[in-house]
Amino acid sequence: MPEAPEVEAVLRALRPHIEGCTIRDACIVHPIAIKPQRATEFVRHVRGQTIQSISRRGKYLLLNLSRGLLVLHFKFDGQLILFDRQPSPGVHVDVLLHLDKTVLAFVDPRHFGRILWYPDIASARSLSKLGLDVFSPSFTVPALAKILRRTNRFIKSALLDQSLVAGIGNIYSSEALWQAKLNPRKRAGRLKIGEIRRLHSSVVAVLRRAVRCCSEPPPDFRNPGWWFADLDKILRVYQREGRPCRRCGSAIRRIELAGRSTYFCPRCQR
DNA sequence: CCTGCTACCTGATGGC
DNA sequence: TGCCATCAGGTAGCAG
Repeated sequence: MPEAPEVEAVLRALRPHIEGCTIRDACIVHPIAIKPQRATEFVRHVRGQTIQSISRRGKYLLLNLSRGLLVLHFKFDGQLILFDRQPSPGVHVDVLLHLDKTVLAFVDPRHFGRILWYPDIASARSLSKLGLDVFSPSFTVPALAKILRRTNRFIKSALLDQSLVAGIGNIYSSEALWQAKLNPRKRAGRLKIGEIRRLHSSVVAVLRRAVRCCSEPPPDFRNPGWWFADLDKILRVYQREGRPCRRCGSAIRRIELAGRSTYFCPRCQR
């Protein structure tokens, strides 16, 4: 559940299940998920702690504990599942948090995701490097203009840089640029104010629509096979190489930018 | 400091 | 069917 809208949808749906619960015990099935931390330390730190609140920063999910916090990142495929007692067989569990009446499982067969404990938020280095959150009220046109002015990279690369703006990933960067009619290879620092205005409202609109799509139906943590349904229905360019642009009919192109697939319409994105 | 490249992992998919 | 190459919604760390 990679980008900010997916994490936001998870946060909203998960909150009633776990807020106020106490972590009775933790079980590290695959230590790689807490790397470079150590299982014994991890368990010692989280055992007995109450999950006071759940929050989000960029693509990170935060479980704020009575002492310290857990910082989760799902990378490509990481997932949360709730079980009544023990995980059902066949589910690739990395870490189990035994709560009062349920078991919260961090699941990631590819082992890219992480769940890390920190004594306080300032100790979480990855969080301190994050730029302005896309869902923050401070994410305004002037704020975006100021951020983009400092770099001359391709606008697509700048949007993906979490230290500039936090929460946009590979799908929604392509989507927002298509919506804003901006070529992904435009230089961030050379965008005109009108282009930045278009980009800003496109980012906001695309992400808001994504949150709605990811929340309806909400993630079903009780079903180990849950994933965001019908996401492709809201996508306008992503993974549409060769198919007609939904605005002008030209063939959508796929290029590599910053090592990532980038989709755009060569005719209406200038 | 800034930027681009690669490693990190496993599973799904498609061509031959 | 089997085998191999390619691709995947991300980030840290390192080299230039």
